[in-house]
This record gives sequence, structure tokens and C-alpha cells, in this order.
Amino acid sequence: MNSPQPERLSDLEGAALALIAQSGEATSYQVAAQFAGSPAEYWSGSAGAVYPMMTRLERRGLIVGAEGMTGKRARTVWRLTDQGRAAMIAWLTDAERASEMGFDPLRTRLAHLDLMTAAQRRTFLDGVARFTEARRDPPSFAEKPWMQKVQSSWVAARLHWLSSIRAAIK
Amino acid sequence: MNSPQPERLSDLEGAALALIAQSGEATSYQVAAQFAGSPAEYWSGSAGAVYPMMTRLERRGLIVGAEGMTGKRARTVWRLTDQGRAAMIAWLTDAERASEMGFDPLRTRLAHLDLMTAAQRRTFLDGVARFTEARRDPPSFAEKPWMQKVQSSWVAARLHWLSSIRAAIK
DNA sequence: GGATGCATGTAAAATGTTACATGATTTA
DNA sequence: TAAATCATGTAACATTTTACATGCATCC
Repeated sequence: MNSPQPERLSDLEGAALALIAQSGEATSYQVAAQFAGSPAEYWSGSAGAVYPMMTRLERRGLIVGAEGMTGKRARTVWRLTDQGRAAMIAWLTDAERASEMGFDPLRTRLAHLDLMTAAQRRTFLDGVARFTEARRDPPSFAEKPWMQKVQSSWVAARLHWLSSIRAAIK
Repeated sequence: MNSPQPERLSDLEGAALALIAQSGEATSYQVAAQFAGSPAEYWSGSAGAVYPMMTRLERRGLIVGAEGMTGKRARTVWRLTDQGRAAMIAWLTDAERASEMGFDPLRTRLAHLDLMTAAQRRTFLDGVARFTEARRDPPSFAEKPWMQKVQSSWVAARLHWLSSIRAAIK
């Protein structure tokens, strides 16, 4: 008796709605800039992905745009509709989805550690540990001090994982 | 003085070459089945992604196909060329790429924990811990016992990360 | 011997990347 | 005021998803 099944949000869409919710409103450019500035390289934040996505979200009734001006320049400022907020919260609190493994470039490679020579393996694992360590303090998070903690404990957990692996293949 | 720049492999392509290297040869179907059977839902292993990718890899000279038969059915069996093996090893041993954050559905949501009510937050974090715990022993890895260890220590690291987060937001 | 699932694909549509265009604003 | 950068997009292209087609093998 309710509408056909309001297609579930992709993670890019969910994250975009969440970003709008954070400040109440945002332009496509601002959303794209947030993605681009994330420490996760996965989120490219390219205009070609974000601008069309926003008009899709509008068509689905999840956001509404207000035509505005920055100086002499036209622009659209997006806000969540009630539907959009509900969809965002459903996406955000989906614990099952949140526990999926996602895409992990390290894990993908670990599955093929046996294709490396012993020397390559050593160099590789050392290198990964060094690069991971360097991520402890990325240049973001000015306004979210607790995200600093999320980040640094992510690094700690990864380094711990790496040493378990070293021990296991020894 | 060397060729234009042999475009770098995507992670899907790198992983496909590595899968072929594991057994020496494989059909597109077998590669797709490996992706589909992975505990990481990210790798869909759909035919529409894998079959065309294999012909792309062939055009790039990284694999060669031998026309064969299963009973009365035609099929193509792929093997790595020397170039393909070199490209695969370069992809596999790239420590910098391996240390990227990739796409993590949990981390993406943690960045917006402040949009949840306290009760939602509790339910969410409990749920994630339960679902993560359940991944300790996935039904794969028959022939790679050490991957079992990689998996279980991944779970341990994640649970540890989760409890750091709980402590931080308390 | 019909239904179900395995194996090999292709086609249409959605999504994302890369590259460009264009005007406004800031900076040197 | 010229050059650089910010802001707002669009277009062409590549990739991936979803859905379908088709023939073989197996099982009931």
C-alpha cells in the first residue's frame, strides 16, 4: 500500500545527504569539496559524479533546491526534505551494511601474498606499515575533534592487524 | 623510450590477474565465481563486468586465451603473458596503494555519528559489533588456511577499533 | 523428460571519470 | 590588470549493474 519501494541509497548518496544534514544546507560544490577533502582517496568528489547525483536526489524527492546567488553568480542550495532525512537516517543506522567489508586494497593483496617472493613480502609489509603510520594525523577534521580519535585508532587497529599477519606467515 | 605508459591496473584487473596466476589458467567464469564467492560483498563478480574486462586485458596484451571445449561447449581459457605477470606483480606489491583507506562503510558512517540520537548510536554500535563478530569464520578459504588467520585477525582489529570509538564518544 | 542450475556470454541502462567550458573572484 | 583559483556545470567516454538469452548437464 506504500510506494513501489523507495530504492535504497548508494553509499555515495547516503554520505551526500548526511553532509547536507550536517550544515542544514549545501551546494553541490560544497558536497563535492567535502568528498574530495576526505582522507579516503576512494571518494573522488569529481564534479561529474556529484552534480548529476544531486539532481537525481531531487527527482527522487529527497532534497529540494533553492535558487540563490553568490554575488552575481547563480547557484542552487540544497536542503533535505522530510523523506530525505528519513532515508538518510535509515542509511546511516544500517548496522548490517556498516559491517560489510567494503573495498580494502590491503586485504585484496593479502589474499595473494603467496605470489610474492619472501623478499617482496617483507618489503611490502614494511612499506604498508610505514604508509599506514603516516595516516595517523591527516589534515582534516578541524571541526570534528572526535574524528581525529576515530582516525588514529583506525591506524592503530590496522598496525595491529599487520603484526598479526606477520606473526602468522612467519 | 618505452611504450606510452602502460596504464595502471584497476584493483579489479589486478585481482583478476592474480587469480589467474594462482592456478596458472582460468576461464572468465572461474574468475567471476571467485569474486562472487569472496566474503567482501564489494566484489560483485557479475558476468557483465568480468567477461568484457577479460577481453580488455587481452587487447592490452596482459593475457592470452586458448579456445577449448568443456564437453560440447566452447570456452576460452586465459593465461598470463610475461607482460601480464609483470603488471600483476607491480600491482600486487604496490605498498602505497595498499595502504589507502579504500571504501569502508563503517568509517563513512562514523563520520556522521553526531546525526544519530544517543539511543540510535548505542543500537548501531552494538549491531555492528555483532555482525562483525559473525564474520570471523566465513565459508571460504578451504585451500588457504593462512587466509583464515588474516580474516580472524581482521575481525579482532575491527572489534578493537569499535571499542576505542565507544570509549572516545562516552 | 521437465525443471533446475551451470556456463558463456551480450545489451540496455545507470553510474562514475576525465576533460573541458565559462564566468566570477581573488591575488600578485 | 593579468594570472590564478573558485564555482558551476556539461560532454564524451569507460566501467559496472541489471537483465536477459541460450545451450548443456544434472536431478527428480
